[in-house]
Amino acid sequence: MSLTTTRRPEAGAAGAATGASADRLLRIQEASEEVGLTPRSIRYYEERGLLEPAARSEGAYRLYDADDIERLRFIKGLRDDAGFSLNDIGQLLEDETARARIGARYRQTADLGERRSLLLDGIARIDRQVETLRSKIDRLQSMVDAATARRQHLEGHLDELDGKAAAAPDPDAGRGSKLASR
Amino acid sequence: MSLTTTRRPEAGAAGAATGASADRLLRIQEASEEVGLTPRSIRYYEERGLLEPAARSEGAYRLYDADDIERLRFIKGLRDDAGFSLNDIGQLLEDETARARIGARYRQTADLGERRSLLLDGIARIDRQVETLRSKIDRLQSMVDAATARRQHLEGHLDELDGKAAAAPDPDAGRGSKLASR
DNA sequence: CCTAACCTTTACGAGAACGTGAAGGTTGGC
DNA sequence: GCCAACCTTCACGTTCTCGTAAAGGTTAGG
Repeated sequence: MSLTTTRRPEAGAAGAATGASADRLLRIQEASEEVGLTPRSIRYYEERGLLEPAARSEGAYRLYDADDIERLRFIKGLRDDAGFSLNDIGQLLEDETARARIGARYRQTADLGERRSLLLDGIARIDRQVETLRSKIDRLQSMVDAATARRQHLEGHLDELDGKAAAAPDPDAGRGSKLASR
Repeated sequence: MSLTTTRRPEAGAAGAATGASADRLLRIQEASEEVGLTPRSIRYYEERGLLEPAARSEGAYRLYDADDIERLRFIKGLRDDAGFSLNDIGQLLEDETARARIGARYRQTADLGERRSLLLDGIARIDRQVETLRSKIDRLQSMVDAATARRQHLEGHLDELDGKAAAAPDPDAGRGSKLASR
């Protein structure tokens, strides 16, 4: 959906940037529609150093490639789903950026020793990201646990009541108590 | 911790300015230190309609009771740990408020039928809260999963390398791979 | 009764995260 | 070559979430 302007991107495009025949480069408006952000937000993220477009057109238009789009989705996810501040996101992205650089470097070297340390570095960065995310999850989980405890408390009273009030066939029975914990 | 404030049925004490010897009422500064918020934030939350002090002194000082403290902790948790906006929190608190009202009503009625429906209502509200929290957890978890997948990918390459490079005693061995999933 | 510590309301300030023009250049179909 | 649509860089406006005085009341201890 949202195939708005089926703008046929340049074919031969003698642009300075890569041959770029693989993934189309998107202008800011298209990119914004792709990921669900406003152009202004994307520019703002750039201002904040969260990302830079893969290229610029001759007229200085920002051009985004697939990696950029992924990165924007990552940012949006962190912002919307996790509620991280752009500063937090910046931290997580530093690792993400480094990871990308490492990936590129990795594919360029044949030195096994270097490859090995690059891998270790990459893993360490991912671990840091995971740790950040997990600490947030843990805190959320503890809130769920607290709520669940209150729920159990209430259920206790309920059982008590049902016990006293004889065994009436509960019309509301089967109330999904999809508790889970971790 | 976090005993659900086993609220005492409030003996007699019908007057406005009670003798207040049961649970001490805290002034804003004391309350703020208790929960780790600034007085300003607490007043702001009041402005936003997130809570109201249980009472006011003759000189109009805000006086907070145990329930208020619990509510403030709840707000702080939502804000800091979950990253919810005060608007989101307001939504969650509507359920929390109703829960408190229900609790009070519960202790006042002897009608088993009413008690029962009050309990069911309370449980339903808690379930909504849990659902909200859990959906956030799930989204965060999926991000962790994605990161973990990348990590495994890198570890695969690493094993590959270590396989090729013979078995050199890894000085960095024992790199905790505390993965967990859910 | 006096005073220090605390409180009240009111109001202006600030940073984060954008929204919204203004003024002008670029792209691309016709 | 022309025009609409899109883009650029300022630059100021806005909302949210408080911080920080300012100008006074209130409380509790001595």
